[in-house]
Amino acid sequence: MECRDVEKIFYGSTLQVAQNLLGCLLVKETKDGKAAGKIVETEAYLGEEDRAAHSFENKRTKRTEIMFHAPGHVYVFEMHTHCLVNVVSAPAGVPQAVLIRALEPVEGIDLMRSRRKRPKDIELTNGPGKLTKALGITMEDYGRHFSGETLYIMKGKRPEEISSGPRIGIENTGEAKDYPYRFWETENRFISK
DNA sequence: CTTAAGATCGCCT
DNA sequence: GGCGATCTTAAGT
Repeated sequence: MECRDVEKIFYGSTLQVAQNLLGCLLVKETKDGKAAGKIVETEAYLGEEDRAAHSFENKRTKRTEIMFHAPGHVYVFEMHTHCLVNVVSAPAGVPQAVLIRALEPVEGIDLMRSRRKRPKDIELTNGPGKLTKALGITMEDYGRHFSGETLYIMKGKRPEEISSGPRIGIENTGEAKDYPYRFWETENRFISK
């Protein structure tokens, strides 16, 4: 059994954590079974100085509260009937997080198919709202830690090559829309765009 | 293949 | 009351 050394993933700057997470395994267990995927795409959201972040200017609300907690906590929020999942990535008091945007299915693929009801496997987890549905991640997971019993991250092999570029879907955030805070495993088929 | 629009609801002002 | 860190479907090329 290899040493997991999971905590190391969550430490370092948020931009480092976003890259540390690539290649790691995201696992969710429910009564229906276990589903897991390799993280292949992430986005960093820096709090205070990042207009695209919910926690811009350290805004502390019911929704962003968990981002002020220790690294490795689970930040889930809903938009348009979809859940999006983030990893809290900065020391307590500094509200930053990393959005998980895409996975490569690894385990429980039949379970993902039944949840997603899509013809092509490529569409199971290649987007932030899609992967939460495929794994069964919901608002129930808000505030948990990624070292829990039913939702956790396992250390994996870092990709040989990592690409970066502007984030997706944040057109109305001024300068922030151009920040190269999106990271993905180069040439992986399961990235969202 | 690409583009466009509608769904639909919790959070925040 | 307005607005999304999105997804799906339908129609156009």
